[in-house]
Amino acid sequence: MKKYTIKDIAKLAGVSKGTVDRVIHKRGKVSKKALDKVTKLLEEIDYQPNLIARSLKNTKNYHICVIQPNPEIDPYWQPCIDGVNQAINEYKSFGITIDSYFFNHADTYSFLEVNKDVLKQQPDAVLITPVFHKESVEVIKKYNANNIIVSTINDPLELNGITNYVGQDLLQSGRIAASLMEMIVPKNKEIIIIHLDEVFNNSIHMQLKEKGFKNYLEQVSNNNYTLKTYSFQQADLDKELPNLLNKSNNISGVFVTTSKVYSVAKIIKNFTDLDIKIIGYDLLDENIKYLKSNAIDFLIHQNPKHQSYLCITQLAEHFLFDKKIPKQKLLPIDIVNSENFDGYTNN
Amino acid sequence: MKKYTIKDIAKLAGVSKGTVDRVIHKRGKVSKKALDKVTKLLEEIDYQPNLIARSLKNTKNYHICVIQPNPEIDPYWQPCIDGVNQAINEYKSFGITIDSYFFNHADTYSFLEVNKDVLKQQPDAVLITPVFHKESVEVIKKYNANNIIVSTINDPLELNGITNYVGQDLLQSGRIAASLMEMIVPKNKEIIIIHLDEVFNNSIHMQLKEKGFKNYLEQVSNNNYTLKTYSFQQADLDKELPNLLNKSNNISGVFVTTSKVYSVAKIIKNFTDLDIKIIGYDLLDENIKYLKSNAIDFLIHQNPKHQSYLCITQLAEHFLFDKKIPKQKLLPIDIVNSENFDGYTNN
DNA sequence: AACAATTATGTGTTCGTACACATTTTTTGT
DNA sequence: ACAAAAAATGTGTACGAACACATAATTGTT
Repeated sequence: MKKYTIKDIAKLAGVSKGTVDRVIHKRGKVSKKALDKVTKLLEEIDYQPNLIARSLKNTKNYHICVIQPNPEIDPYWQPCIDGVNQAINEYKSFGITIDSYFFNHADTYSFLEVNKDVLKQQPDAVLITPVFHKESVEVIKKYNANNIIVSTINDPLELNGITNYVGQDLLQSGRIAASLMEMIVPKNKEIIIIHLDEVFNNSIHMQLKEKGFKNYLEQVSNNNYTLKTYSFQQADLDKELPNLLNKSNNISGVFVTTSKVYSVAKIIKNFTDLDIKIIGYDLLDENIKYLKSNAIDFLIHQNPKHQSYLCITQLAEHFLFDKKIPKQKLLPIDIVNSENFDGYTNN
Repeated sequence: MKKYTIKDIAKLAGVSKGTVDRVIHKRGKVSKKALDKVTKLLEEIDYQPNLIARSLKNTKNYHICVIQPNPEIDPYWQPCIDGVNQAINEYKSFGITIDSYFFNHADTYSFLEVNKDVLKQQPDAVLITPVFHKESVEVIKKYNANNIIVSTINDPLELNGITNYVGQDLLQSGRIAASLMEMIVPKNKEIIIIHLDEVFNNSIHMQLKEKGFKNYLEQVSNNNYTLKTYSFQQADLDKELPNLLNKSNNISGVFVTTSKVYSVAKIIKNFTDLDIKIIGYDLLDENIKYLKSNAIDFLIHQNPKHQSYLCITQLAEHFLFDKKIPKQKLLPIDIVNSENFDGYTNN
């Protein structure tokens, strides 16, 4: 399969490469005759421009800023950095520079401050994790006004000003947790949902997970379980959870909607006479530890590393090769147990 | 962050770009003085060659041949084509052409014939699915003798002449099946392993899966189950399996080591008085159907699409940007149930 | 010291595309 | 019919790296 170049087409059409160029880029100033001839030829041979040559010509330097919670405060976000770093390595030779900015995921003010800094930089794109719903809407408007591309990961946010979202279907994620719970918890038992350590109202992901979880149990499992929901700050968990367990001896399943599930497992494993199944989120080292010892039964993997990596990839290929960015990319929701976690942590 | 070019470095070092070029490529014929100066400079500014420019210069056309079982005979292999097609689309503008060749996965002769054809083509690389152990070893030697890169997917094969393997850890895959089985099948029941439709001795993947399955139940589950193994051709299944079920009324779990699990589910669902859990492989439409209706409990996803796509990606980036190809890439082993299959089929 | 042989260094072209600029052809107005 | 304006077409150069080739500097030989 021969590769045709602009020069080849020019010769075949009996015109100059300048004319072919004008046709390809619709710059006008071409006679109808020449336009028809070249257009037809382009179609016939299915001309594919050499993207490498094109990219070389456009030797701009693109700048992407990543804004995410500080992984030193919440280790869930560490893989995000790993994904970003992988992308940096991959694209540094292509004229794409990426800077990371961190905020405190429990402090909306720090989020706003960091975004202010980034805005000053006037990058070509920002990749943000909109964990705070209200504040995110606010800053995204500013980026839009400055013609800065806004990519989001991890937390879905319905907003026109967002170019793309890479993450999961969080409602479905809750359903999956419920389907697993149903398999391992006997009927007529009590299952509790625990939201840990985040402000429920401003955090859409916990709401969606809870909704999905209940949704499944209602529709598929015909309400065979007693369901209760609790929101705790981690500091209070040590008192509150034992209280709950002592009060009701019917609790057989716990669904934790965040990566802090290890702190729940830690408490429950001391109640050795109870058989309580635990399902939670994310492959933190601490969680894996309890997964291995079967104190946690399933973890749902949100794949933050792949989220950030993929999102940057989409931006980079857009800048370099003019690929269009899909509005939404939903990653598979991985079910992880003590036997298959390895494949998800080792890359 | 400024991007330095060879020209920049030449100017900074007070030499010509030719000299810088010779230093970078160690072509010799450079005075010690110039060498030291340029080397130091290269280190200082951490020179990264512009891979796009480099790639443009080497405007070779690379040719990859993909050899896989005909998906019209076994639909498991269809996603493989999808992955290849995705890669074709992605790389056709970069001067990489990919051709697909099919053989009958039940006919070693057709495999050898196809490989003979491909060898004549003298491609730069072949991507093969070594489903036949013995014959694969044979053809790989020939490719090696012709300096053709050999990539493998799906079936592991210990051999020096192989450049890389993209696939799964099949022993672990069996263990995962066992761990799930243990969760949903009560103790002291009988579990049977069924190998379907392939010649066991020449097919390493079924052996590994069985070994892993048994391995887990022995080590972790202390042989709480009665285990039996059967090898059937699909044609005989309709007689043999009902026989088995009628004889023993203790069978509560079936592990099918291939994608043909739907044909087992089809038979078992007629035995409405039995509660038999089924675990098998791969997201064939037919399998998904039974998964949705909970006739199949879990499927293990081998992700053939991603296998082929990723493998070609590795080859392409090697040819285009001189990236080194990792000897082995083990994909995560996805656990799929009726709630999360969607994320794996929709991309 | 003169010249060849060797070694070091510099120059120019190519890859395919994009775009600025130069040149030619056609159209318009008088 | 002819100049001027407008439209169409052609030409040349840059992007950054790679490499062939030309030229310059050094070394060795008599």
